Amino acid sequence: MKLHNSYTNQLEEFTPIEENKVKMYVCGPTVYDNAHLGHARCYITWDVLYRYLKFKGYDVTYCRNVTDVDDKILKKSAQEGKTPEEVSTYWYKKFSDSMKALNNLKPDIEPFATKTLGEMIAMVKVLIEKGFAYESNGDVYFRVKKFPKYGYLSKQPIDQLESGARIEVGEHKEDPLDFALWKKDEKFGYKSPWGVGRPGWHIECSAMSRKYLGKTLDIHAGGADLIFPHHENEIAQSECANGCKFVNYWLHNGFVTINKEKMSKSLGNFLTIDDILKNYDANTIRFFILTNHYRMPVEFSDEALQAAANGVKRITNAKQTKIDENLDITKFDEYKEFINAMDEDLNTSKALAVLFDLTTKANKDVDYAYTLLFKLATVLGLTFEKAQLSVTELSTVLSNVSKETGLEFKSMEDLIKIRNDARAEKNWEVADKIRISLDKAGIVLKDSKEGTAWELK
RNA sequence: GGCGACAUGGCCAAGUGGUAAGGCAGAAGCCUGCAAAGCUUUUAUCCCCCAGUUCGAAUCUGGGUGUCGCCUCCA
Repeated sequence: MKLHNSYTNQLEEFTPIEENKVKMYVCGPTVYDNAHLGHARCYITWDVLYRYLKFKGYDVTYCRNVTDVDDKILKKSAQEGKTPEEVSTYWYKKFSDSMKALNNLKPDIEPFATKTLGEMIAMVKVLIEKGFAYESNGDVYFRVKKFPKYGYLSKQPIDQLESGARIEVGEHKEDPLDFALWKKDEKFGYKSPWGVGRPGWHIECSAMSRKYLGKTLDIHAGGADLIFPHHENEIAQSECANGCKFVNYWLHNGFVTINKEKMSKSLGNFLTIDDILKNYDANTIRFFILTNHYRMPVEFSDEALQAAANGVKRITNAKQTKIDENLDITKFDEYKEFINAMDEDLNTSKALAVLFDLTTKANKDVDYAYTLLFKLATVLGLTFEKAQLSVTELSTVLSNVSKETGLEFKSMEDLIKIRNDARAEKNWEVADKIRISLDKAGIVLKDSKEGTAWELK
């Protein structure tokens, strides 16, 4: 398969270091607030990559960190009068719930920064020993000028970066370009050879990825906004500390925009995942994200989400047959088209077109179509489970319908029988009264030769 | 200012040299007591503009115009 490597800015054939094994690392969240649609896009995209690599038979180890030591967490804890741990624990739980609600698979490893401090300190020590870093007043900084390849990932000439760099008040850097590996913090810090302090954000990922995946990763992915400085700094730290290549394939996803602007915390123009899930289901959000190529911007709008909801409904409404587990799906042309599409740097838009093709075939009773559709849709994390009403919701609906129609019945089955008896007698008035009343409650009846089925709209 | 992208029908979107996938929305027909779902048909002489290369370009080259992103925490 081919993947677009941000490092070389080229489409490259993917070859893992160890045959059949893939080590992938994705920059995870800083847990201090709700995740929004932008995060959803990022983690859905890499979830699909994870699913697809596994589908292709790779033994994948997916590591996604949790940043639980950070200025923003401290700020929040001060605001709310809670400990940093209470803040990060709470928001990590919220994040996990959101990921689950979006039908993202759990990564194999989710390391916490605070549990990897020893490795971070060890890495900083090595960087100092090798002359790539220096201690200064309780802080430790990385000497950017000692790493000639600095700026390669972000395609930034070093002199340009230099003109934008600044030294904050209280920092004692040799060079404005140098970045912090360790920051003095006597209040919330941890013990280190340089005094009490906290790790810099960048060293966290370098240390966690090395601990769990090794010195060289097959894939490192994240949002395009992390290219500079985060990923640039990770490369510098890891390659200087480890003395070898850090990442073979750098993958970056594009942004979600709203009113043509990047959706982000700082601009305040974001919709949380929870908000969107109130109006649209996980399938819809995934479909919406997956209609665009992962590197392109995707513009949020209710109109677009509604179009996605309608589109995904067509797929999930496909005529279902029993899944044939013994079917060799690889022999079908549609399977090959799907693989070809996904092999082209995850062309999910084309892959979805294959799903629509299979949907039409399933509706036309092509025998293999639904099994193939089901399996391929699962690779994209789409599900065919119909929404269900709880027992109490159902009884509320039934009693409302009873009041509205003046009919007596014990269950939905009873009600349907009353309507079908009415239909048999050509009593359209009663039959329509029932159907219209149920429709108001969001329930649609489907009459067919096999009988009458009901489901949520 | 530096760097990187993108511009295809009403909307979303695929398409890297051979004559415009797919979805949504719209229209017509079939099916249905009426619906819902489904099925069939239908919607770009044309791909931001100009020039060039070529037998041939949405696709390559050059020049414009417009939009966005990164260069500071950010997925």
